[in-house]
Amino acid sequence: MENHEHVHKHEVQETIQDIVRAMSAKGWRITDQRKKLAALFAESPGYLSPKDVYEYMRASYPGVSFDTVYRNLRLLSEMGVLEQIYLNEGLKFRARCRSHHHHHLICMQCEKTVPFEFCPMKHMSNFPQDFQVVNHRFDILGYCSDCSEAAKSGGTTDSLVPEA
Amino acid sequence: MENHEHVHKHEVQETIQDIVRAMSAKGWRITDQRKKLAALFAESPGYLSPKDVYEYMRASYPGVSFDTVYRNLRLLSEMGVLEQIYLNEGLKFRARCRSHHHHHLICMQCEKTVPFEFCPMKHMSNFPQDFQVVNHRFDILGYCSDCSEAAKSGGTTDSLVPEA
DNA sequence: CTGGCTGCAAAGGCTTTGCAGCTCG
DNA sequence: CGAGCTGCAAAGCCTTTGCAGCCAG
Repeated sequence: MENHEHVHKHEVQETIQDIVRAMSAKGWRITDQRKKLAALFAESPGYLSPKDVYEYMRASYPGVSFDTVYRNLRLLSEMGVLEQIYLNEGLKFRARCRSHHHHHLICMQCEKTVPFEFCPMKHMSNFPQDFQVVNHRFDILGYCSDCSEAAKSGGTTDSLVPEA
Repeated sequence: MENHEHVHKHEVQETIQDIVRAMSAKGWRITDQRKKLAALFAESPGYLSPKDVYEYMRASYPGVSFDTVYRNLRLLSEMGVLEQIYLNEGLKFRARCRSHHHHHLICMQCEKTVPFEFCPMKHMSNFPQDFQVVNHRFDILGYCSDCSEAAKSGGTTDSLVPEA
């Protein structure tokens, strides 16, 4: 456990450094605020809304403004450091996984993610010849163990996974 | 070809009727505008933005307002007649496929869709036991034959499909 | 008839932009 | 120091809401 935490902290530090390096490489300034932002995304296990980010930043920088948060989210997204997804009626952000290609289970309640290795693209062939594939998205939505109890009372309007 | 078109028109009529019936079953009034809306989604091969819908409706009903378009899109979505997806920086709508479960190739340019049968959920097992799966999304993005020429000049900022 | 639908107008969120001053490098 | 970052304020979408009149059923 102790060792696991140590490893985790090490990875977080790595990720922070990666993000900071990426910004630096683009010639952007490394302000304290941006370091804090890098730390937030390195630590966060799931998706964050602009509001989440704003709240978090405000804890350290009471005068922070929403527009700066948006500006930096945008910049980091355009850099490819963050990835966006539309979830629970809003745009959310998380650090793009840089290790290798994979997909996620996403908790619809707390928006935490769990990676898994299966990629459907490896199992598909026979695309229409005239369709030029560029990208794909595959997410599995549901409730994590922490949230599945609470979820039994109220669900969403989205359709369930059909069996056939 | 002639026969194919005939079949297509027949299907469109079916879909319109389905949508109208669904509205009627919920006790909603079948106004001319809503019939037109049903026809639009029955005919449309891809995703439509609220603006697209507004433009189309305005052709027949010059006085139509954006709020009515939104109201009806919302109602039809809540009914499950339409499905929403976040695409090209905006929320889009299309008639939910009622036939059977499948996924789509989506053209990032014109937002047309092509269905295919492969569903990754049938090939997956070994979910973390404590994650309660509710839903999934799997879309393949790219360019259809009509758009792939134009796309060679300018792409998007999204990542390509990694090979590993 | 009458409850629901519509257009109008206005408000509400979320996000972006212009600007002046401050700060990193 | 100078370009870039920040906060402030304001504007710009996109979407929703309140209201009075109209229309389908």
